[in-house]
Amino acid sequence: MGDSNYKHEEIEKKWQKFWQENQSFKAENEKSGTKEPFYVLDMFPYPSGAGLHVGHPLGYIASDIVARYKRHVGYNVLHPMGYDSFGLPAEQYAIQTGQHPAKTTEQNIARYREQLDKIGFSFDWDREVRTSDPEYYNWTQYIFLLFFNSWYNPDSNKAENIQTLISRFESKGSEGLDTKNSEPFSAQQWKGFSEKQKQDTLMNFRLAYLSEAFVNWCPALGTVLANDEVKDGLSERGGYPVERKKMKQWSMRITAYADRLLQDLEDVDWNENIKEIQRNWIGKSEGTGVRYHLTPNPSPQGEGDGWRTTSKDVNGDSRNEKKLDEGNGWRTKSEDSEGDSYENRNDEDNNVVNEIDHNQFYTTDGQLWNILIEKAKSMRTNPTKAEWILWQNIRNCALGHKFRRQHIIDRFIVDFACLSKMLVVEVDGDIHDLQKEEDEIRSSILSKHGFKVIRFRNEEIINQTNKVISQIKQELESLPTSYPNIQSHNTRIIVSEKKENYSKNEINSEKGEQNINPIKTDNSYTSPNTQDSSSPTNEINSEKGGQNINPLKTDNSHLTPNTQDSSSPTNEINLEKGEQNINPIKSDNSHLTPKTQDSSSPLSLRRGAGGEVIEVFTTRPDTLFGVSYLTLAPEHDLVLKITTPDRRSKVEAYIEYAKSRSERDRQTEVKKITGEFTGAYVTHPFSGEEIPVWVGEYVLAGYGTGAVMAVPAHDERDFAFAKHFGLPIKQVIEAPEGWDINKEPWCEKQGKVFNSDFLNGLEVKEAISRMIEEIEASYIGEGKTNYRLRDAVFGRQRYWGEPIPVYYKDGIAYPVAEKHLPLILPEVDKFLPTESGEPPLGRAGNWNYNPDKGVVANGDGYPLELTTMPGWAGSSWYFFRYMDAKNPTEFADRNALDYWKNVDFYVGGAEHATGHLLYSRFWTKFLFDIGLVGVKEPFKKMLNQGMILGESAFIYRADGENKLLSKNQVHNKKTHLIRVDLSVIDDAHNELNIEKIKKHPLYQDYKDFEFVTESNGKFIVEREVEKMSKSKYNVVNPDDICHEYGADTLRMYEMFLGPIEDAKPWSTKGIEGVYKFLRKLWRLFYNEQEEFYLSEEKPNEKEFKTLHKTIKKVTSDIESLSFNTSVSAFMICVNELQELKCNKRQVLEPLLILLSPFAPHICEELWEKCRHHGGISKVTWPEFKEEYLTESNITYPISVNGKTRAQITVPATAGKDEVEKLVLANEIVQKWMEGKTLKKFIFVPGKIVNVVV
RNA sequence: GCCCGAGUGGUGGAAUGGUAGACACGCAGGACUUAAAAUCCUGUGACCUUUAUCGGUUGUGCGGGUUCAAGUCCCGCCUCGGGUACCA
Repeated sequence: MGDSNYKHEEIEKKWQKFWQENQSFKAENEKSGTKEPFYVLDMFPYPSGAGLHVGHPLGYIASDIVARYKRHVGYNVLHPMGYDSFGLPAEQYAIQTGQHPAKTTEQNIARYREQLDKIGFSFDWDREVRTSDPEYYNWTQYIFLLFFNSWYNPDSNKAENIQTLISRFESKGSEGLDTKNSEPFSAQQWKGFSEKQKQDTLMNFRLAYLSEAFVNWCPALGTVLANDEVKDGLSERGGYPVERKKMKQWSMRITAYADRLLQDLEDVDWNENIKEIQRNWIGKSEGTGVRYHLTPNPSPQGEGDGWRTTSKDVNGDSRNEKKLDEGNGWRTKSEDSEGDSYENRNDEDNNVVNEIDHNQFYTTDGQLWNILIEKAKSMRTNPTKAEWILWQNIRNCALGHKFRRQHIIDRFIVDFACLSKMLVVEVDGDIHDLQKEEDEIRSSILSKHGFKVIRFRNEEIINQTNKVISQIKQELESLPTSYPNIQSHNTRIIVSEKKENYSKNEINSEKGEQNINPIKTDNSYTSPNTQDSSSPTNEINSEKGGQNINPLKTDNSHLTPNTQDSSSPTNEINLEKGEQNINPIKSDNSHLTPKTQDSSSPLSLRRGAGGEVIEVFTTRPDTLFGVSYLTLAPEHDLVLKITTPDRRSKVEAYIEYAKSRSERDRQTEVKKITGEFTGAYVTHPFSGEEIPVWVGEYVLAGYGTGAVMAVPAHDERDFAFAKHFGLPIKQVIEAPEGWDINKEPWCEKQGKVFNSDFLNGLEVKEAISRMIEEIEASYIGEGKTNYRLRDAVFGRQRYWGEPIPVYYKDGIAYPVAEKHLPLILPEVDKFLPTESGEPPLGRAGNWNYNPDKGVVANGDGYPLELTTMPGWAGSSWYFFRYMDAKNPTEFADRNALDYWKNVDFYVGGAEHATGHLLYSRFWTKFLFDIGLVGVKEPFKKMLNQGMILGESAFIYRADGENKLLSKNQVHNKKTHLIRVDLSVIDDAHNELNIEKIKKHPLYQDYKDFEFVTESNGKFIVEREVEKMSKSKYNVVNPDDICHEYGADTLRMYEMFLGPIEDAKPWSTKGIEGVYKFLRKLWRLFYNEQEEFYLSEEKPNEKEFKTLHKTIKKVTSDIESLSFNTSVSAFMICVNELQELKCNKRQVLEPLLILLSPFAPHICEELWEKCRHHGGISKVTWPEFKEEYLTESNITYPISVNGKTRAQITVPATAGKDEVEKLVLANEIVQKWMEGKTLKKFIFVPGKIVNVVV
């Protein structure tokens, strides 16, 4: 009989055809009988030009085993496959060869399909999808539009249609929402907004939105590069310089989902380590923001270490504190008349003030901003009656616009300011009659800043409130709305409405250093005599004379050590004589920042000396007193604004340098410490110390606020930086005995706090919460939760991706109408950026949009978006499309979605943990929120297959000689390695086939070389494990294996290689064993006459035991995804049956069913030979019966002191005492116990006996 | 750097805290054969001892620890792989 040999190729073709013709694996979208649905999904393959290599099928085989197993145990199984067919490699290839990526993609897919078919997967090919197919990306674009038309409502904690946001704006303005980069606004204001203003505002809320983000820009290539396309600041392709550049980009607001993405990890059955990777990626951290105010003057101590302490005498204690007017409870306007704006201090009669001013001037100039703020707060808590009345009428957008009270503008505290209308309302006390001139100057300065100032008198407000209000209203309406790019933290501090008693904040400085206690200064301000703690007098003098007092101008370079502190007025005036500039801010810029001066954003107008605020986020507020410097990311907006002139060139050079550095490098090269001192200082919010501000590349712009407060004593990176630049290390947390804080930072979150004023004596944990309380109470910051997760960039400057369905009218982005989807990817002449640096779609001639007609020729409509979607767009939702893959009217029918729900079992690589697996979860949650799907998570259970690596082969060539050396013939010769293709070696024996290499076209250069072999005549190659890749000539193609050994062998061998989750190099060594196993199995069904023969006899005990042992092992192994051990179990089973010469139907048929998920073709064939029809794939799984495994005797290993010495066989029912007796009587045991006494007898029933002596 | 994972014979790997190395490859020896292939049988971590048995010692990346008992648990390292935000 000719078929007694196992002919894999013939059999496999036959059954692949059978499955296809009978639609054996077609899934039905409805409940059929008692079958439950089960959805098995594979990682979406990208069809690369190299074809499928042996690493790809690893996961597919595992999932196929599960899918086939689930069919046997009675499920309706959905097991689809398709292609993630947009992507960079095809585009790269297109650029190089000019071939259209659609064409190469088509070819690659055809090849993938052919390869996949050969392996015998049970896919339902009717449901195939391709992301590059317009019928598919129609729905990707549709979902994009849903994102675009949605916002995240923090109140309902879910995504909602943008219409609900618009209604909300119409009824209550921006109240209750973080307006991000723009000012809060009222409902009336919203209604008055222009279309552009409205759209810009909505853009801050849309879940798909345009924003600025940093990218790797390569000017020479005119494109943006991925981090791995950049090596050492140069593009991998071409070697051109690459820089970090801010660019307008489409993004997805995944951060809105950060907390839910974190929380819902609890509900999925994934590996703990993948969950951990996602948790870390989301990076939730609890901490607090802390705002540091720039000192108004550059700190003068100039060069050197950039460190200075506030050592000058403050005399703060000498200030008299004047009580509030006790009569009526209101602060009187006259009381603060000199305090709220320093021009008032130009009171020549007030010598005392002047004198104090001088004194203060030398001491506290660095505190001005701080003092103003504290002053403002104090005034807020103690309003005059008129102020109070007015405030009640204008607060909470009562007039349709947000007002702030006691707001700092320039160096004034104005009474009320509406920033969106640039209107200032001042309330004049009696004293203002006496100083009209000063008021005019003040108004003039404010108007230079773009503010309109209107004034009311106390009694006007008190007696004619309504008239005043309507006057203000009129002013508001007449003024245009402005959108100052205000950093919200800059103003928030003034806006805060908390009524706190500050007295608890009293801070005493340590070590006799002077402490500027902002809180105390508050009170001191109420005293006319002592209030003038900063430099105003001198300022006013100069202003009167038309001098520009520009404290920032006080270059360090001008200063001698003796006059270092002084923004000394004398110097100023001399320097500025004759300049006649009364706008200190403008002159700041003109002087300090020639390059940015023209960037006259409203912010820069409003920025006063010291007005800048650096906000940091810290998780260790307990170490606040240990801060010795701040570090800004080189990209931080403030860097150039605060840098002093003498530092400018260095800082600029540093920023340039940092641009050339990738984020990866900046994080990795931790030993390379770089940075520059900006020359600027901030004031410590509690100690009042001046703290230098540095720039350092170790701070990344995208993390937190892009600024850190450095505590070298308790943070590794800060420590390294401080050591490198000689900055002070101030320990504030107790380290263990003997810990040298100057050698190593103490970073553990434990220990007692010291040197920290009110935190002294607290444990770290207590100190953290206490400090947050203090920070909040003092308006220095707010406790908050920070996420490391950043919004996901959703646009790429590439051709081969889904077009983003957006067009631009008057510079505003509008969605393409749904009826015009899909927006088909246009044809272009080249797949390169345009000459002007636009993305490739800029080359398309028909790429305009008419809202009625759809896509039209350029010039006939509005320009369409030119960037395309990233690779992860199409793969973020494909699992839903498979449920109803051909639906032409919906992305999937709701009944199908509800039937399949989510993926029951997903197999994918752990390398996607922070990409695909997170984005898919994000999109699923979004689709859930807007009611399109009924599940919150895409993948219930997941298996992460490890990567299969390649084993590259090399031969040695002797340098300068025409000789190739076998591995052990190199000796001490100088050689270099030549990569060789795996086709010219014997993989199992690492032996080079010299004849083959001489004929191989790649190696014609070497055909006449001398091949120096080993003494046995073999030429051995060098091997090295690398990623499997075409360019490394180490790709092993599954086709070759299928041809030689068959798909069943390939399937089982890939499973046999080891645990599916481990990465491992591919090696064909060992495949023989699996092949041999299948042939052995085949022969069990044939008799000695080589005829197919099964005995109908009842199996004996041993045969049943072998079978049921295997049923048990294989079933539990599949359930626990341990496929390698089930292959071993099959081998053991077949070996045993062969030894038993078992050919009984009752044993062999169940075995075929067990094996069929692993090796389906051979099992189908034998099953058919067993006279069954209709295929094995849906036959019921064999039932395991415990009774066949029960043993009457147990053999115990006996160890003495933990080492196995003997064995003993006892009845299974034997108890401890019985066993102990037998064991102690054992000859070998006695030998080992000789002369020793029994200490303990350990008996683990069914397991082991341990005798301890 | 940071986060996650992995290190066990010549090789892939097995082992609910309970006889380390199952199963397979490779290698060696043998059977069958004119021969080869195929197939079957035996041996195979290292070291020591022995004619051979019988034995013994040691052994799961390195250094410590917990336990009657550690590849497995804990602490500190080393090496390799994956991810690190535009590769998929």
